[in-house]
Amino acid sequence: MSTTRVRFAPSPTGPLHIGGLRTALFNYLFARKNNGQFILRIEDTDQNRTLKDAEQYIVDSLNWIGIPFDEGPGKATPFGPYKQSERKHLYQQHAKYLIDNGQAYYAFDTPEVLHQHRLDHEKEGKTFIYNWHNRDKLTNSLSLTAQQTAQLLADKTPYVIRFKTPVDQNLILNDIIRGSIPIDTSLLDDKILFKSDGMPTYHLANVVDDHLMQITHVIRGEEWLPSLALHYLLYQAFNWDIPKFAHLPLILKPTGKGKLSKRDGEIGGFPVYPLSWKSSSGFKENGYFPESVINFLALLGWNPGTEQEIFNLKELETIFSLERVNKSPAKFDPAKTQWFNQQWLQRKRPETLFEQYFDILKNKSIPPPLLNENYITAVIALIKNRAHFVNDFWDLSHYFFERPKSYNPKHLKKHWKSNTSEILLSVSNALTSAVPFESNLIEKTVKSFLNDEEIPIGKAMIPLRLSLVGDLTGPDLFSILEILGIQESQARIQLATQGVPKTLNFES
RNA sequence: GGCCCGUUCGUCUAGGGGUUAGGACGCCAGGUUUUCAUCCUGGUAACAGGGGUUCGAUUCCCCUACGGGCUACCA
Repeated sequence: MSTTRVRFAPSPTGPLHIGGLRTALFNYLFARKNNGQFILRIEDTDQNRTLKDAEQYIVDSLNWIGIPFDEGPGKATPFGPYKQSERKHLYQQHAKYLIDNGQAYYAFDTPEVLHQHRLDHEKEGKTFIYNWHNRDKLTNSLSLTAQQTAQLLADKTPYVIRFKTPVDQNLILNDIIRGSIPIDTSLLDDKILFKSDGMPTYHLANVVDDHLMQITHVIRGEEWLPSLALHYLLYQAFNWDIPKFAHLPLILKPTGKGKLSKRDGEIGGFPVYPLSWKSSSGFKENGYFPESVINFLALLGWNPGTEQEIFNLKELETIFSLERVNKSPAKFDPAKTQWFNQQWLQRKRPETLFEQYFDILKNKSIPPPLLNENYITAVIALIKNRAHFVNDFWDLSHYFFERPKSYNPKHLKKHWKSNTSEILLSVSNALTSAVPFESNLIEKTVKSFLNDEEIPIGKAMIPLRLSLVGDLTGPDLFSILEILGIQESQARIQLATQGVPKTLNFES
C-alpha cells in the first residue's frame, strides 16, 4: 500500500483567507491521521497575479497556526521543485505528449476573436463553448492542414494548447464527500492547457504535479468540482492512476450571500486573514490564539459526531476523517469564533499569558515598579476568567496600573452618602490590622469591623470599590485590595474621600 | 442562460423510515456575587414546498423553490 500524500496548493495572489487556511488544515489533519505527508506547492502559473510577498505570507500563516509541511519550497525533498514556475519544462513535455497522441491541439484564435464570439452568443442568450461541435470552424491544428499549422508555428504565431475533450463519454466522477457524480463529456469545453505566455493553466499543472508528486488524495475547495471531469479526462489521457478527490464545502459570509471576503471582515469588524496583510489585521493581531483558529476552522464543515467541541491539534490528528465532512456550505460565525478563543484563554495558565500582556502594558505609561512579572501575573490570574482575549485585559485591569481618573457619576450619586467618607476612612484605618495583607484576612478583618460598628456591608463595600476601581465592576474586592497593597489602597481611599464630596456638593 | 453542488433552530451542527428531533454559539430569564463578568439552571427556536414509495417519511425517489459554485490564455 502506498503512503498517503496530500498537498495544499495555493496560488500566491494574495493573503490566505479562512477558506484556504481550512483547506490547508484538513489536508494536514488527513496526512497526520494516515501517517502520510503534507506537501505545500505554490501554484504561481499566473504571472500577472502573482504577488511577491504572498508566498512568504502563506508559509508564515501555516507556521503560525502550527501545521508545518513535510515537503515544499525551501526543503530539500525528492519531489521538488515545489513552485510551478520552476517546473515549466515538465508541463511543456506533457503538453507535447498530449499533442503527439492526438489528445490536445494547437489553437491560434486570438483572445479578441474569442471574446467577440462570446459577446455574439450572449446576445442570443447562449453560451459560447469551444469544443467538438465547433472546433472545426475555429483556427486550430485540427481545422488547418498540417502545413498551415507548421507555418504558423514557424512564424511564431501566438498559440495555446487545448485539450481535445472527447464526445459522448459518460464519466462517473467520484468524490469522498459527495459520492458519485455522472457527467456527459459532450457538455465540456476544450479547456486551455497551455497559455501563449509559455505557462500551463491550473488544470495541466495541477494534474501533472499531483501525479509526479505521487499525491494520493486531492483535498480542495468546492469551487473545483466543475473541473473535476476535465481532470479525470486528463489522467485518462496520460494513462495515469486517478487520485481520490474530496471537495470541501465553501465558507460563506456571516450574513447575506456569497463567499466570505475581505470586505465582510471590514463591515463586521472581524478578521478574515490569519495574519495582518496591508491594512487588514489578522486573527493573530486581533488576539486569537492559534489553538482557537484551528479549533473553529476544524468545526467549520467537519464534526466528530460527538458533542465535544474543544479540540487541540493533536486530538484532531487522531479523529479527523473526510467521511465526516459536510456537503453543505457553512456561514462563518464571528461570535462563535470569539467563544472558542474565550474557551482557550481559560485553559491557559496566567504565567503563559504574561508575555502577551506585558507587550501591551509596556506601551502604556505605567510606573516601572508595577511592570514586574509577579504583579502582572497576579493581576492576570484575577481577571482572566472575565476575558475573551488577552486584548481585553487592559480594560479589565487598568486600575491595577493607574489610579482612577474619575468615579462613575451614576453610581456615585446613588451610593455616596454624606457619611460615606467617614465610613471609608474608618475602614481604611481597620485595614492596618490585616497582617499579612492577604485577601482572606482582609475580608475577615473588614467584615468583623463592619459588624462591630453595625455598618451595613453594602454601605462600605460599594463606595470602597468606587474609590479603588472608579466603577462598579471587577473581581472580588478583597483580592483587589491584596494586589494593590495596603499603601496604595489607603491612598486611593484618601483621594476619594477628598475629591468625591466636593463633586457631589455635600453640605457637611 | 447552461452545467454542477447543496437545503434540520438566527448561526454551526447531531440524527435518521416509527425520536418529547439532541448539542453548541447567540439571545432571554432565574440563581450565585458587595459590583460587573465568569459560572450554574432553565427558556426561545428547525427538518424549504409539492408529489410519490411505504402501515408510517424529517430521513428514500422525483419535481419546484431557494442558496451557492463554475461557465477566462485566474486559480
